[in-house]
Parts: sequence; C-alpha cells; structure tokens
Amino acid sequence: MHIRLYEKDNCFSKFFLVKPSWRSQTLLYRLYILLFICYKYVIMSSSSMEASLNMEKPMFSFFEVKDEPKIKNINHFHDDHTLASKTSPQIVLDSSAKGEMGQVREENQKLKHKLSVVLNDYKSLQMHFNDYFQQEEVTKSSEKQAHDQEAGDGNELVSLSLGTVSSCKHKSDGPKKVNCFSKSKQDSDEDDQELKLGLGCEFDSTPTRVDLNNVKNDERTHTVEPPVHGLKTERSDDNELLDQLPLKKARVSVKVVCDTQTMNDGCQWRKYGQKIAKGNPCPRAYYRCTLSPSCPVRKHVQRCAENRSVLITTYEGTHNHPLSVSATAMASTTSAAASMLKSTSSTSQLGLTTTAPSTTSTTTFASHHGMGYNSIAPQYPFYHLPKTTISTNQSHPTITLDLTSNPHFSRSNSSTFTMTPRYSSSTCLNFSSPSSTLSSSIESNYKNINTIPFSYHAKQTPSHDIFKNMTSSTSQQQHSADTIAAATKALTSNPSFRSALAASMASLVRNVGGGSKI
DNA sequence: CGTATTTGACCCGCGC
DNA sequence: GCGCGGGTCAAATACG
Repeated sequence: MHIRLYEKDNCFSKFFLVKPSWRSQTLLYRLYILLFICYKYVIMSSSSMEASLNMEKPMFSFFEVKDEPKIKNINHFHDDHTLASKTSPQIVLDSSAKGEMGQVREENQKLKHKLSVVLNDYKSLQMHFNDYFQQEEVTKSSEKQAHDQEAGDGNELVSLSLGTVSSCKHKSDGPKKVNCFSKSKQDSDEDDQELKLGLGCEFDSTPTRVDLNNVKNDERTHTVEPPVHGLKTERSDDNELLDQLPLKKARVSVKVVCDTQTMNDGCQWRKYGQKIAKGNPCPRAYYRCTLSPSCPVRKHVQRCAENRSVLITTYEGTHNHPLSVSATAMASTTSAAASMLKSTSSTSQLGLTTTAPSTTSTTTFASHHGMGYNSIAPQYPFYHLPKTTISTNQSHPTITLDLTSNPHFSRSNSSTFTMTPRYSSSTCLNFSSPSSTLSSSIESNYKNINTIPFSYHAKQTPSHDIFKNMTSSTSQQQHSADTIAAATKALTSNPSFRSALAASMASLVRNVGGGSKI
C-alpha cells in the first residue's frame, strides 16, 4: 500500500507542478482527500491491529509459543492472507484470545471493505476527472476551430510560450498551421514529459490534463486564441486595442541590472546581428537559440538608454527542444508573463490602467508592495510577478518584467535574482553573467539536490499550499480549510507519508535534473 | 580549421 | 511611392 501511495503521490505531485485551474483544483482536491482517506484507513487499521496485538502480548507468555510471533508482518494484513492465517499456526490461543482475534478479523474485514469502497470511489472520481478534461478539450478544440474560421487564413496563431512547447513556425514554413508537435513528441517523449514538469510555473487558465503525454493540449495552452467576443463589452480600450492588433509574435522583455553583455538564462545563443535602434545610443544585439538548429526562439538585448546598468532582454518565440533546468525556469517565467499577456488581452478582470497614448498602450501591474498580482487576478492564485508592463508598441504585444526596482527580484551587485512562486516550488532563476563567479552556480545546482532550481521544501509541500489556495471566503470552505489543514498536518507529520513524499520528490528531481542539459 | 562574432547590405512592414 | 526603422542575412573577420 505504501508503494501504491508513493506512486499516486508522485503522480499528484506532478499534477501540482502544472498549474491547474480552479475547477481542476477542486477535482484534484477531492482526489487528494480520497487518497488521504485511503491512506488514513490503512494507518488506522494498522495501528488498531498493532494495538490489539500489543494488548495480547502479555497473554502470549501464558501460552506455548513455538516461534516468535511475526508481528511486523501485520502491516501486510491487507494482502490476501489474514492475520490469523499468519499467526494461528504458531500460537496456541485460549478461547478469549480467539474471540478477540475473531473481532480483529471482523474489523479487518470491515476495514478492507471500506478501503475497497473508498478505492472504488477514488477510481470513479478519477474517471470523472479524466472525462472532465476530455470534455473540456473537445469544447476548446471546437471553439478553436470556430475562431480559426473567423480569423481566416491570414491570421496565424501565435504561440506566446517561451517554454518547452514545440513551435511549428519557421521562417520557411509560411503561414500554414502545421501541427508538427507530434514529430517532436516522437523524437523525445521522455524529454517532453520531463520538461512539462518545468512548465508547471505557468498560470494559464486552461486546465491541466491528467495525461502528461498529451502534448496537444499543452500546445493549445500556449497558443494565443482569438479574443472572445462575449467579453468585449466589459473590456477597457486597452484590451480592445490589443484585440484589434494583428496577431504578431508576442514578446516578453526582462529588465535586469546586469554588468555583462548579456545575462545567462540557461540557453545557448548565437549573435546574428546588431543594430543601433532609434532613440537609444546603445546598440541592440540580436541572438538566436543554438540549442537546436531549428529553434525559432530569438532574443535581442539592449541596454536601457536612461540607465546603462539595466539590461533589457526581449524574448520571442517558443523553444522546440529540451531545455536545461535553468533555461526551463526562465522559459516558465516568460511563459507565465506571456500567459499574463494573453489573459490581459482576453479578459477584463484585471482592472488595468492604460497609461500610454495613441498606438502604444501600456499596462502596469503593481504586483509587489501590497497590490499583488494575486489580489487583482484571483484566477491565478499562484504567482507574484515583478513589476510588469504590457505594451502593444509596434504591433508586437510585449510584456515587460521589470526586475530592477524590486530588491526581491534583483541584487545590486549581481544579476542574480530569485522568483518565488507562492505554490508548488521555489523557482530560482540564475541570471548570472558568464564571466562572473556565479557562472558555476547553475552547474552546481544540478549536482546539489538542495539547491536545484525546482526544489521542494518539506515545510512547504505542494499539497499544503494547494490546499491553502483552495480555501475561499465561504464558511463551508473555511471549515474545509480547517479540516484540510488538520489533514495536511496529519499527513505531513506521518513518517510514511514523508518517506513517500521524499521518494516522490526525489523522483521528480531526478526527472527534472536527468533531462537537463547544460 | 572550425566556430563565433562583426558589420554592411538587404528585406519588409508601416506611416506619410 | 518613398523614406524610415526594425530585423535578418551572409561575407569577412576574430578567436581558440
């Protein structure tokens, strides 16, 4: 049973790495509670059996004991062999003891029955869970087809993700929508799975699939869908402007204080051009990703005209190859930002303020210092982003993560910063300069499990935080929260659970670290 | 010698 | 149509 729990928990941990929507969170929550109940049944039954036997232990001295009673085998009571069958050949019991053993046997049977019922419930819920995502996928695909028909041939779907999802758009591909991800999937199924763990840092609103191998859903997750017209009446002018713009490649800019020519984001880049952009005496350098020959991801790096110590790195495109852990972290961050950009253009729930004139619209999220991103976007409960600006200048929807003003995200004397999501894991992004002493930190991160970027801390388990995030304002849910907190406490304090969780985490770390390349 | 960088030329979209 | 500016190409050059 412990092995089963380990496997399931490992599975759940993977679920929690990828961002679930609120509804899927609820389903996951129910599944997790069921799993917890199953687990507690086993623990309770084990302890009750042990307690019964411990009561009987003094009685054994009055009996003829041919061999030491193998009480440690009691933990396997749930197997087909009953306790009596294991002990009766070895112990001669009197009538009262036999009676107690009979009671224990009955209790054992009852518990086994309850366990089977709970497991059945769990399976049915899991089936509902799968059905739910399949239905959602069908719905979304139909919506997507409808949107495609509306958009016509000229509008190409643009992938916002800078994560690990394959992009089918290459320069020579033309405006066709080609689903070439299946090829990528064939090439490296294992890598895909591993890298999806890294993509858990997105807060896209699309639900997370149970089947981690289903890449199509991920592809859609990272694809900008045409605006939903039903929401248009509530939109601000800024969002309308975003909607009316032609669908060009979304960009994610990252502003960091960096002394070196470029920041190390984990990817390998080859410089292919340099320009003096208008309005900035500092040259803009153009790089393309060289980790894969066909990778379409580009970035350009430019120093800020006002503050030369600030490096502005703009990413564009989607990696179509496995990424290192640090690169995945960066891709996840930019993917999250791109998702935020997407959500901004498709919803009006964020309470945006437009500050830029005419053709340039800029939206600023004061995500730190109180007015957190979470507070204005409750549908994305997991992230605090740095000061974020959305701009549609030059018809390119661009989101800028300003990491220069918040000491939490930048350090004055180095270009290393850390983003700590609220849930799941602490994602450490090392943007160290190649020439600095920090350059070895990434490599050491892989060797040292304690400092791996996607690390889990025992005091902040995914289950614990996701339960926290599931709490709402209603009294019933408050009560649930208390129950959950108690259950979580009970779970996390259990050594068996800890070991299972540790094994799960170790497996995850192996998966993430093993698939990484430097 | 292979690889990475530099740099001028070229392409393309957009505004006038 | 023309000019401007962003982005890319590719030959030349630098470097290990």
